[in-house]
Amino acid sequence: MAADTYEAKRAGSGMAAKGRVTIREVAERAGVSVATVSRVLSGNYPVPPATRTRVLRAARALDYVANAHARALVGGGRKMVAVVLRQVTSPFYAQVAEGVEAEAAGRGWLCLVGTTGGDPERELEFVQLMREEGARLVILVGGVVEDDAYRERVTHYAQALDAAGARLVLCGRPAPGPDIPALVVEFDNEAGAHAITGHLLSAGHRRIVFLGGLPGNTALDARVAGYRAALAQHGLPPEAEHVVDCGLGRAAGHRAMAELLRDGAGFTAVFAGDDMVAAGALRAIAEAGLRVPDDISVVGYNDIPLAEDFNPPLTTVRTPAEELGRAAVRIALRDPEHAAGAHHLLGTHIVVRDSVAAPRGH
Amino acid sequence: MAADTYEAKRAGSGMAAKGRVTIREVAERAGVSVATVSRVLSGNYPVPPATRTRVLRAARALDYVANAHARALVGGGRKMVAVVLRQVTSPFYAQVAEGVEAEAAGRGWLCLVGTTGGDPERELEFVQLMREEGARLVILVGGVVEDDAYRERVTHYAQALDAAGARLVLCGRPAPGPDIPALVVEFDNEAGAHAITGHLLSAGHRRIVFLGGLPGNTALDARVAGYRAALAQHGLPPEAEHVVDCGLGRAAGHRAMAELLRDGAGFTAVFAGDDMVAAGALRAIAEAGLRVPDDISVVGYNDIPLAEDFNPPLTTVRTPAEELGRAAVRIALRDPEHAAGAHHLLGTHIVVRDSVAAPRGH
DNA sequence: CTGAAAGCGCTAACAC
DNA sequence: GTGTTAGCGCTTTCAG
Repeated sequence: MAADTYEAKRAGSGMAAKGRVTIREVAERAGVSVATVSRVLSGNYPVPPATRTRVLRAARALDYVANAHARALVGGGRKMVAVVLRQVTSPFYAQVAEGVEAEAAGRGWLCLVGTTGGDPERELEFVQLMREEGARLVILVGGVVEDDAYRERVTHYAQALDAAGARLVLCGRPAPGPDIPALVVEFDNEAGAHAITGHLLSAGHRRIVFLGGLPGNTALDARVAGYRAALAQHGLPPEAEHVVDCGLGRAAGHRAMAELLRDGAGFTAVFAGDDMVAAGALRAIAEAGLRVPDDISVVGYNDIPLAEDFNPPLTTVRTPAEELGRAAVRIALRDPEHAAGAHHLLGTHIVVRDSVAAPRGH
Repeated sequence: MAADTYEAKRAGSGMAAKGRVTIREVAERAGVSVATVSRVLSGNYPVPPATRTRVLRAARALDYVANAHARALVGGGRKMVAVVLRQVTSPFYAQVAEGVEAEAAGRGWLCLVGTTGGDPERELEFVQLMREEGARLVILVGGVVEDDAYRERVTHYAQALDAAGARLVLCGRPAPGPDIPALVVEFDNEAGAHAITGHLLSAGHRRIVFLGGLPGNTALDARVAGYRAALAQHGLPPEAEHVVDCGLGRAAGHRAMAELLRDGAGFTAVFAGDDMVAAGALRAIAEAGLRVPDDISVVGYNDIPLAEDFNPPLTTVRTPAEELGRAAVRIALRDPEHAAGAHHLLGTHIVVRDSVAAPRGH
């Protein structure tokens, strides 16, 4: 027994290394060399059943698990994908994460979820961390304000990851420039917004406010663009446009809607930037003693799982979030060489429920 | 240059190892030894400003990031905590994960989220994985059916993790036995259920059905026990109890409620096992043309973020999920030695909204 | 068929 | 101050 070695290690690194079983101990117990143990456990080399059994028995008896770090060091590291989101408690992001996780797990990859709270600094730290850990695939999710800082930062991620043989996927955010080794997968926000605005227009609404703009944010800007395009296409004058830049989140939606109601702006419908904003708006409308859709129609965006349980059930745009996550890893892994620089657009569709009616006196 | 080495490596392991910068290259560029580079980067050893700067400059120029695996191997691995949940798309679990993540990130720990879909097999695989990766803290979240298989499995986790100097935290699930090196942190489900049942009782309800039992599941059993205790305490006969074992989830709640309504059981209130079940029940009640709380009162459990947006806003039991996650890591890390075997109970409280009224003709 | 030995990239004694 | 060196636990030639 190399007891002294273990004692020394134990003393040296605190309790962290206390008795983790190594391949050497398994080898000793099985009466073979470490090379043989490695071979049977890796299973990629023919080993006679007899020795094989002895080794397996020893490993089981000692409850041995290989040290992933040592393995990674020598080359055969575990394949790992990292998803970076603003927060997991947002239903939309959670679904994306679930999609990534499911697709990754299905391929035997490990999935790491990191959250940034929307802070670019934390995003950078996390990506750096993933480089250290040797993630083979990094997926950045969610719209961003696209400025020079963003472009520079992401260009750096892309090149660094690429140099290390890893891939970068941008979900719902733009490539920082041409010829950047990053894959982008996103929804056609403009088309979705155009469609749902059209739905409101068809119901007879002419005074529609867009609640939840976030100037500079690519996802919201696209939604606003779709809203504007639909209005214009219906022949409405530019004055008909009314976008409230209150940003996202239930609280923001609630506050902005309450203000709007207080000011008595003359509108008959609201297009919320996403379903959480819609939740806040719905609440504010109820608190003002008004009713949806009788007094005001409301539509959202994303079709989060509980949108059906709002009061009333929300008409919204379905963005298959889980599929977005799955697609991100599937595409990135399918054809790595070709994937770099590619741009995939996922379709969306309207889900009609009970939050839209014809405007009063129509 | 050791170009041949890199060529060989590149050829050997595909593109994965393509050109990752090592500490040696930084050392060469800075004209110092690897030890010096290590020293300045670790920052735990005095190094003259002049060399320090040279090294830092070289590292930056090469965009060097240390290999976390090599670091972990030699002892100073990154501290990592793993949370294992059924799914991230459940608002409750997502909040717990967020709490763990926040508390971990705040201490400079890396947080890994794994999902099992409720499959013990996948849970085991994931824990094994975490052992391989050297996680120092593993947090298992969510109620389980507590059978021999469970006890054996978790006892194994606890002992294996403990032997490797890691800790196991059980959130909302019981310790598999006495003297097991695991910390348990959970809500007082029985008290919460007792309280909310009492709320219904106080409103005048006498025929209350518990929707969402899951026999054997520790969390639900405790809730059922609280419900029964409250009923008994109010002097109601055992026949007043009515628990429907439909399990959790919106779909289950919807289906079970629809059936109940169809069978015309005489009840005036329903206590849903959790808020998702309540969502389904609310929907079924609405589809049956009945109204909450006028015709039937409904209460839930957990107070998920959108419970306020249900129709009507749901009266429920608030279980501070994020705090549960934070507490799990805080307690586990605060006093590691003492934490093993400890049992922490977190309090809950009722949140009154609009889904409860006095029963008809009361 | 199996063992010995050479590292993977890094840190931490231990020299000088 | 800084370089040299010995491993960490594992996989993988290369011999036998």
